Amino acid sequence: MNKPITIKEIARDLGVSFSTVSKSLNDSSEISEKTKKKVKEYAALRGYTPNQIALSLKNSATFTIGVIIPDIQNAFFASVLKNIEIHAKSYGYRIVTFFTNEKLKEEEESLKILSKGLVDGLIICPSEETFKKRKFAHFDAVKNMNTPVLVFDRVDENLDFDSVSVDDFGSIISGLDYLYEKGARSILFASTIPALSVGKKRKEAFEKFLKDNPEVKGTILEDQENGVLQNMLLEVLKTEKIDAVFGMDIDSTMLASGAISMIGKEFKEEISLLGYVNKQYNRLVYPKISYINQFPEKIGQMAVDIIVDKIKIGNSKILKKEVIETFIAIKDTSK
Amino acid sequence: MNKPITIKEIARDLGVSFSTVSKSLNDSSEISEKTKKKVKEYAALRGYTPNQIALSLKNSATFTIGVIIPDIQNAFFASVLKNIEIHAKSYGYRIVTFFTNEKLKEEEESLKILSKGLVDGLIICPSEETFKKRKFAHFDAVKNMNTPVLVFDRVDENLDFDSVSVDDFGSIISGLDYLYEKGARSILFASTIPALSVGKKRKEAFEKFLKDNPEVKGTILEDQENGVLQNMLLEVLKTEKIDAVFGMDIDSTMLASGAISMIGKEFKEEISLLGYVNKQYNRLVYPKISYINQFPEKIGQMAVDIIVDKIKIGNSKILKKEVIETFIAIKDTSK
DNA sequence: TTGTAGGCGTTATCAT
DNA sequence: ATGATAACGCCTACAA
Repeated sequence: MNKPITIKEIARDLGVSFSTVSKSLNDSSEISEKTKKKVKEYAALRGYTPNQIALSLKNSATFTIGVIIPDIQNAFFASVLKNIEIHAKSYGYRIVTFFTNEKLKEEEESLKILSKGLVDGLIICPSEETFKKRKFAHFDAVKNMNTPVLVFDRVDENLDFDSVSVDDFGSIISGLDYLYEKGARSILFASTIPALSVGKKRKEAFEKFLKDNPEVKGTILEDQENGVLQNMLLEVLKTEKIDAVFGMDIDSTMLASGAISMIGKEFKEEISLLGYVNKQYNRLVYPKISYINQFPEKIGQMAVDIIVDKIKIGNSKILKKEVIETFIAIKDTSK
Repeated sequence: MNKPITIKEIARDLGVSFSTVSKSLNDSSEISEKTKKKVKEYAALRGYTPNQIALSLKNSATFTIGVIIPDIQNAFFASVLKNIEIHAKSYGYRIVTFFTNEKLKEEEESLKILSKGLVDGLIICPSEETFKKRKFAHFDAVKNMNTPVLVFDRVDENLDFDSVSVDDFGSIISGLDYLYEKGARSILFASTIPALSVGKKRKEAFEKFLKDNPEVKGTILEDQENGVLQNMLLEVLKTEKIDAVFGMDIDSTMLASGAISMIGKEFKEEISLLGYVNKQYNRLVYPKISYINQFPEKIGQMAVDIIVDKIKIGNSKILKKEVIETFIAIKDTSK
C-alpha cells in the first residue's frame, strides 16, 4: 500500500527544501557533500526512484518506442519484435506493443492511441487489410507530427516514412535459380499472402523468372485460407509432376511440407522444398527445409537504429529507405 | 515538425482561458453550448489530443500494464502475450513488454525499470535462471509497492503474488492415463526444462504414475541443450522398445517428432507422441501431434482480468491463486 | 458562464 | 550552500 516516495516527502522528512533533495540526488556541485550523503542515504533507505512519468512530462521524452505489428504468433514478427526489444533496450528505450491481427480497424486504433504523446518514435508493419483496402489515411495524423515513424517489411509508395525491407524480388529470383540448378523444371509456387505487397512482388518475380526461363513450367497456388491451400497442394502434387515447391511465407511452406509428407514423397529426392521459414521453426521440424533467410534480426536492429537516430537528431524530412539486399538459401542439412 | 497542440495554445488562439477550453472539451455543463462548439471545432481542426503523459501524472494512472516474459519466440508465451494484449486493450490498457531471454539479470533490469511509476500493474513469468539460482530478492522492491503483480505459469512459493497457472500434475497424469489406455507400457519422458518448477512438477507426476503403475516402464531423458536431447532420443528409440513419447515442452515434443520420423517409425501405429505443443505449431506440422492444451488464451485473459481488477479495486493483501484445472489431450486428427 | 489557482513529480533558473 | 519559483500539460475546485 506504500505509495512510492517522492522528493517532496524526502525533503519534508529531512527538513530541507525539495530542490536541495533534487540537486543532491543529481550530484549537483552546489550542494555540500555532507547534505548530499545524508539525502542519498535516506533516499536509498526509502527506496526512492524518480517518477518516470513526471520526467517524461518535464523533458517531453518518454524513452518509449511504439511497435505495431500484425501478429505475434507469426514467427517472423516474433523474431523482429524480439530484436526490436533487444536493441531498444540497449539504447535505453522501452517498447509498447500493439497487435493488429491484420485488421485495419485495430491498426487505426493503435495509431490513435500512440499519437497522444506516449512514444518518441514508432515502428510499424501495416496490416493485410490495410493493403487490401488500400486505406492509408490513418497514417496522415502521425505524418505531420514530429514523431519519427518507420515501416518495415511491407513497404508501399503510399507510406512515405522511413523503411526497412528485404529485397523480395531479388531473393525470389535467387531462390528459383537455386532450384533450377538442382534440376527443377516444374515448380509450384504456394502463397497465403497474395494480398500483401510483398506477396505481389514475389509473384511478379516468379512470373519474370518463368518468362526468362520458358523451359520451366510454373504452377501458382494462392489462397488466404490455409486449410484450403493444403488441399489444393495435395491435389496438384498428386496429379502433376512437380520437381520443387517454393513457399512464399511460413504458412504455405509448412503446409507444403506437410502435403509432401502426406503423399509419401521423398524430400530432396523427388521434390525440393524451398520457402520462407526461419531458424526457429526449422530447428524443430523434420525434414529440414531449405529457406530464404529474411534476417529478422537485422530488420529489428536497423529499424531501431534508424528510429533512435531520428529521435535524437530530430525528425528530418529526408527518409531512409533501407533494403536488406542479403539473402541466402541455406541448404538442407538433415540426415 | 509541428509539435502537438496544447490546451494553452487553443485558449490563446481563441482568446479564452485554458480552463474554458478544458471544460469544453470535457463537455462540462458549466460551459455554454456555443463556446463548447467553437472550442471543439477548433480543437478538431488543429487535431488536438490530450497529452497522455500529462494525464498520467495528473491522475497517477498510466493505463499501462507491464509484461515480463522469458522469450517471445516460444509459441506458448507468444500466445499468452497476444491474449494479454487483446484483453488489456478491451479494458483500455496498453502493454509495455520486456523479454528476459531466460536471464535473471534481464529480469532484474526490467523489474527495476517498470517499478518507476511507468505501469499500473505487472504480469510476469519469471526466467529459468531465476529458478535455477533461486534468487527472488529483486521481487521485494515491487512487493511493497501498491502496484499489483501477477505471476503466471511458473509459480513458486517464494513468489507470493497473484498467480495464474495450470494444473501440471493433473494434466501429466491425465496424459499418461491416455497413453496407457492406448496400450503404452513403455513410455519415454522427454524434457528440456528440468530446471523450471513446472518441469520438476511434471517429472514428479511422471514418477508418481510409474509408482502407481509398476507394469509401466518409464525412461526419463532430460537436457537443456536441444541438440543433445535429439541425439539422446534417437539413441533410445533405436535401441529400446518404446510405445509412447511424452514431451514436456514444445521443444522436446518437436524434437521427439523429428526423431521418430528420422528412424522411420510410424506415428500412432508404432509410437504414440503426446506433448506440450500448441495449435499454432501443430497446425503446420505433419504428422499432427496429440497435445496437452495449456489454454494460453485463458491464461492471458485471466491474468489481465485479475490485474485490472486489482488496479481498480486497489491492491488488496488477499492473493488470487488461479489454477486452470481444465486440460485435454486432443487426439490426432490427421489422415 | 467564464477565469484563477493549485497540484501531480521533476528539474532548472534564479534568488538568498 | 540552500531555498523559492516556474514550467512541462492537464484537470478541478473555487472564485468572480
